[in-house]
Amino acid sequence: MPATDASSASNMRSLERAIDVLEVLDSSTQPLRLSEISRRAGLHVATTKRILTVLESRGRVEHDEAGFRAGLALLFGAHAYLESSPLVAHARPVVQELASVTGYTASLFARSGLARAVVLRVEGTSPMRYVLPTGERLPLTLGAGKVLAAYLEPDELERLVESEQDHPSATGERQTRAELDRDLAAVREQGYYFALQERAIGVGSIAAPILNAEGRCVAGIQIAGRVQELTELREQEVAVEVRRAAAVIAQKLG
Amino acid sequence: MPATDASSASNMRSLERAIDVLEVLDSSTQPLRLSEISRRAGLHVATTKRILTVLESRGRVEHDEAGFRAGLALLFGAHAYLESSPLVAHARPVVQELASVTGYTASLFARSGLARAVVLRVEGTSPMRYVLPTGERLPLTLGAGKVLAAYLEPDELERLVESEQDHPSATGERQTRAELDRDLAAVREQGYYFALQERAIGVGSIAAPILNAEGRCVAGIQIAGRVQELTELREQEVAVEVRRAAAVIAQKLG
DNA sequence: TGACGTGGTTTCATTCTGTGATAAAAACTA
DNA sequence: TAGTTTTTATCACAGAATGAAACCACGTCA
Repeated sequence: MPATDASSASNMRSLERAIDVLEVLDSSTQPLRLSEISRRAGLHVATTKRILTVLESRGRVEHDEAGFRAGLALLFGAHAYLESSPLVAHARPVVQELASVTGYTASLFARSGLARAVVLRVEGTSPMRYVLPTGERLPLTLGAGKVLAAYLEPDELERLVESEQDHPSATGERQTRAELDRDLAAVREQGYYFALQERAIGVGSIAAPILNAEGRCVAGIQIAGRVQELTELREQEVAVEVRRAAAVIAQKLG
Repeated sequence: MPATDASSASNMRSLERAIDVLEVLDSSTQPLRLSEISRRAGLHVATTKRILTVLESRGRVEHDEAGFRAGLALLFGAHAYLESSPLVAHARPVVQELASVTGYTASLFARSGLARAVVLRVEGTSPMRYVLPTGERLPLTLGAGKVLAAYLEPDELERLVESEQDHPSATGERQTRAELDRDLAAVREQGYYFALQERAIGVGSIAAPILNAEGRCVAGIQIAGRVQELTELREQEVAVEVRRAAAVIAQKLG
């Protein structure tokens, strides 16, 4: 993860920078040293330290010999989001239904910046022990992420491909820009995307975008299963269900 | 929730204030209007708005006609915490074990400021549909929270009782300071606490503190079940298991 | 042993950010 | 319509946030 763009001419520099620091910690599962954080965030060490000290005193960062990590207090925010988001409230029964109808693990996900996060997940009948847990930062350029990428503004898409130039798929293949564009176009035409082993090995998924009244993509819904259980044979059949679920949520959102 | 203490003479005022705003949103499941947030956080409206604008542009706050809510990007932090915390890593198998041995729902929780959050939870054999979900902000003065309160510094305890003066228990009873002190002393003497319907109606719990090498309380572990399934008869028996689990985690933490 | 590199902490003068009073513009009420 | 509340916009000033520099604590290597 390269340094976040320090260009932002915000009117609250220190807060922007604190969020830069948080984003660095958010996307690391290992403790990071002060110097490493300042490097990744593109900030002066002194600045980084001041920010970390405040965040730590508020429980949003933890700290030991090994370095700095995300803090316990961050759980509160996630809980509040899941409890208060209308998207989540409307989608929950639909995701549930999709899982039980198809038997696959069903998930709702949404975009945040140039990444996405799984927001809701319901296990299917054959539980997958490959975990795709709530809150993980996932790319937009692989697998189900593409249904979100397909509705980015052109300039956002450009920023995305620049920043993600080196995200090989799970099988090690590297997709060209042309391939990506083709997939995104397919999403817009067919209203769904069928991915095999793009983001995780042995796993396939069928995903559909959720569009609001203005045609903006506000989230995506997907089912996922082991590749051997998710053959092309059922593609059509399952895709219909996924798209139907997406439509129901979209309609509920008004 | 009263206005957070604005006294803090930090060296990063704007960041402190941004966190004040986040805490207001963290502890509300409903959307809040700008003016309401500024009131609760004890900040000027203009200041509050500037902060919210930045947070929203970074996905940490969402916004519609109904007001401001926690944002999707907050999920990333929670995920990072759960993945990177050594406490969580060490405790996970122990919590699992405790749930399967006792048959009750087992949880790990930790303190953040003057509240606590559930960090980990494993359902028992008779799944409880009263949810005590990860990340909810729970009081220290009721139920299992007391095992954390029992090890607060004296001045912290004072601040706690001041701020929580009006937290009646689930059954509507209001505990006196003397009762609280008695319970906290009991925790320190017996090494566990048996709570019946303090925080939630129909529910009881047995909790134990997890103390590190220096005798500081770093977390708590508990089992919870319906009152009719958690009689005094089994208290001793189950308490032994809970304490054992706490000891194992403490030892792993070194 | 001493020179060097790396990572962390502290200090302090300068500057530009963050602040909040004020006011205007919306959004509601009645 | 006028009255009330909430939100947005403006701007001059204070002081908060900044980053250079110096300092400390480690290692490692010659």
